[in-house]
Amino acid sequence: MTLRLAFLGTPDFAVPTLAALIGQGHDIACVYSQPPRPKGRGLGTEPSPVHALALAHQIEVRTPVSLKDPAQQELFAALDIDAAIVVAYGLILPKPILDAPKLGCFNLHGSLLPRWRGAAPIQRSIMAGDTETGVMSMRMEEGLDTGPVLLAERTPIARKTYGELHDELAHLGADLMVRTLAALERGSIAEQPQLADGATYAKKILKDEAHIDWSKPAHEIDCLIRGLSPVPGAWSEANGERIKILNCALASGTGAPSTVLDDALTIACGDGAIRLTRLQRPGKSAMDASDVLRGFALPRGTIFA
RNA sequence: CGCGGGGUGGAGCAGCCCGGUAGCUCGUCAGGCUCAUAACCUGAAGGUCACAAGUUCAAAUCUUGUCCCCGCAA
Repeated sequence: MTLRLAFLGTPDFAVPTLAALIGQGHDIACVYSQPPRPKGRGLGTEPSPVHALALAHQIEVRTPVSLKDPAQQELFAALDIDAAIVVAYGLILPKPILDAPKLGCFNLHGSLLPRWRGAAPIQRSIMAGDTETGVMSMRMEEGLDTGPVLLAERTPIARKTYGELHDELAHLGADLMVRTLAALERGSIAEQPQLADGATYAKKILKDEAHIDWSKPAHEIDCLIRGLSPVPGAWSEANGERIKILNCALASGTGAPSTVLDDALTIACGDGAIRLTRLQRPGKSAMDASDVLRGFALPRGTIFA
């Protein structure tokens, strides 16, 4: 038994789910993705990761700038689909779109709702120091990530970075969505309204949030670094260079905040200290601290800014 | 044609401006020392200096082109 579906998604996070749905033999009538945008150094535009995967499977791809246009909504309704699967698509779905599929529209979200509704749930959960997160499938409503939850899968955050957690959740989510659709087909699934309490919103990451403030406690800086690694990357300046800090470890030691305390890149914070373990200089690729130190002096006493 | 940095033994770098014996910190291998060790000592292997063309008596170094990696900006 297969369903006739539309898949709406854009970045890498959505790719495993689309791949899994294709692998399940569902009939993907059409893929919606954000239009290709100028990207990278030179100039050129590139199709989104989801767009590229769809092309590779000869699935029709549509990249409207908005779905508010009635003409677009008619095109969508004309697909005559059972359900629409939405994973990190990036556009608001107006009510006519939500109402078009027979079973409805279903979203995969990378947090334990109602915590971290919105744009950057994975980064925010790490930056906030949460101990656990997960993925949830939910029925979409007009509100932002407010719909009733179908299935959930949890995972500890521990010391994972954004990149690691992103990949893990993308795969957990793909599996979760496969199971969600299977249950929907059988009609054997309960929808749980989200709890009224505990809702928070995951705002987009702002540029200056990535600049490390060494007067903050080591724990907070640690969460910031991991939550922003590998992109956009928390950063600080030393020796006149802007250095991205991609991973670290909590360390002991005291001193003036932002000062290097030893020969292994332990840096004093407002409270406690962290040791930088992976970093990237401008124009260089990311490397472990020991490799950086072999060719770039950051001795005891160096001040980060 | 948005701006910029880079490609040098396995890793990270210096050398390039001012062409002339391939250098540094590590790693690897062998031996030594030590109660012992990621320590220390001695020795060794390992490089068409991204690729191509040009200039030159001579190119890692100067000129031009190509490929690849990355930072910023969007």
